[in-house]
Amino acid sequence: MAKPGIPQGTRDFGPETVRKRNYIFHTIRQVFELYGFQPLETPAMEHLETLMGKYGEEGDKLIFKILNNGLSDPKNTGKAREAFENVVAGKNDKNLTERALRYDLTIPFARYVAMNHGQLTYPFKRYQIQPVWRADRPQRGRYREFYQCDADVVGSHSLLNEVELAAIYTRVFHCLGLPVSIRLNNRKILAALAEVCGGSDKMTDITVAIDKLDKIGLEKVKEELWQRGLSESQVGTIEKYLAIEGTNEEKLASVKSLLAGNETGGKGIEELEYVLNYGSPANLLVVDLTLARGLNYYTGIIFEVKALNVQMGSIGGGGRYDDLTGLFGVPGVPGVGISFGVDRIYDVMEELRLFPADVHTGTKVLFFNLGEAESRLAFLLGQALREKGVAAEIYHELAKFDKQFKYAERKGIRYAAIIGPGELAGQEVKLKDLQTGLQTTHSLQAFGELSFA
RNA sequence: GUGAUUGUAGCUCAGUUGGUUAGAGCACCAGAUUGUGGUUCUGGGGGUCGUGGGUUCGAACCCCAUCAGUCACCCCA
Repeated sequence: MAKPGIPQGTRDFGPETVRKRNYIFHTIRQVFELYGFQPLETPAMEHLETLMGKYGEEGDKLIFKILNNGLSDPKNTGKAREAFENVVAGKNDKNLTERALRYDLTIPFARYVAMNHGQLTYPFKRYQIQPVWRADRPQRGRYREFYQCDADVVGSHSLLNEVELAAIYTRVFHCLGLPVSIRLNNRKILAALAEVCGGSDKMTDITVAIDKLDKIGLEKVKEELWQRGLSESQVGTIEKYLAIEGTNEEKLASVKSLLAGNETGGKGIEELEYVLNYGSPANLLVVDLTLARGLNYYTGIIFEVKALNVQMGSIGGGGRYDDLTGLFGVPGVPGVGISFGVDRIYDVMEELRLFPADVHTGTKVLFFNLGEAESRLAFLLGQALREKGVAAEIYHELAKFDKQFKYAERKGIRYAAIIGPGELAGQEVKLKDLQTGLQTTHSLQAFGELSFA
């Protein structure tokens, strides 16, 4: 028999891990609901053509494709062989693969909006908490199956949405006790920089390069820009742009003068100023002019969240996209959204030991099993506790005391209820608090009145 | 997709001029203790040394291939 295993980049989650993950999910879901977002779920798989071409060249390569069924059917084999040639040549072919696992939640959402745009009430605010899959090579903080928690608003140009989404980030990370910086920038400013540097077609090259500033340093960024065919004066302008620092206000003032007269850039700066000055907790919002973000559908303000005091990629990101549903034949529906990377948030919280101790609590009371008649009484008392919503267990078989104690201890059960022959005869229950070591004796009635809060 | 690194008991790891029967800690099981856990003591079970070849009288150790994990790049949550 083959050794049991699971695919690269996937994980099993044990009981304790699931409890901690649920704690994060509940926190996020609660805040989404507080801001009026409604839940949505979409299928794990989509038509391949729904996903292709939406994430850039690199993104497309990371989409998990699903092999069609029925390829061995004689009437399909000819087409399948032809299709295979296409696939090894780097193309897609419907005769071999026409479905794929979802790569993110935003594109499936756009597809959903395009399919249902007649019935939706706008602005439509939805949240979605589901796994996504990417065929990346796994490493720290990177998995092939991971959860995203997205909140998006479509059908509204208002910057109030950006303000609220920033507030959601702030609130969620405050609730989790996780210190973060929420960085924001505007694609319009990056577009303006590209224009000023003589080529809006170079925007992707420029943003990809400057996004790496804090990782590889100024010299390497300049080198990369050179290699991508920018002139010396163009690189010079970008160098000035990258040199901008100070408070949010100072940064925006400097950009304003650098991009003076550029209409797109002015608009982008105005939008950032609007959001920053809306009375949101500006101490967490940091303007980061080097922030670019890879997904190429963003057109306005973009967000990225980094955890402080820990080495980890971004734990959240998002931004405004002006015409996502246009890709699916429904033009003119603007949107803006954010995403939480639960798996990375989990890793960071684990590393910083931020999970509260009480996320583990499952069973509250363990009834010892000390005989047939004794366990029957224990079962009755246990049922009464369950009626009250107190999680209770009866040890599954007659066993030695220390075995039953050890079971309770390992499962983190706080109370042991002991009913042996003596207690049965006296119609009482001994209750031991395993945390304090204190043991008390109760009549059956008194036991029934305990709250175990 | 590119590059590096690791693979020995359930877990964490020792194990060199290649040499008997491959070790430790933790965990597990049993007993000391037939109704009071966490400590301690004693004993016990458990390993095709990732897999497949090769070199050698002899391989956990050297060589080749392969698989798997980890990390970095790319990209990203």
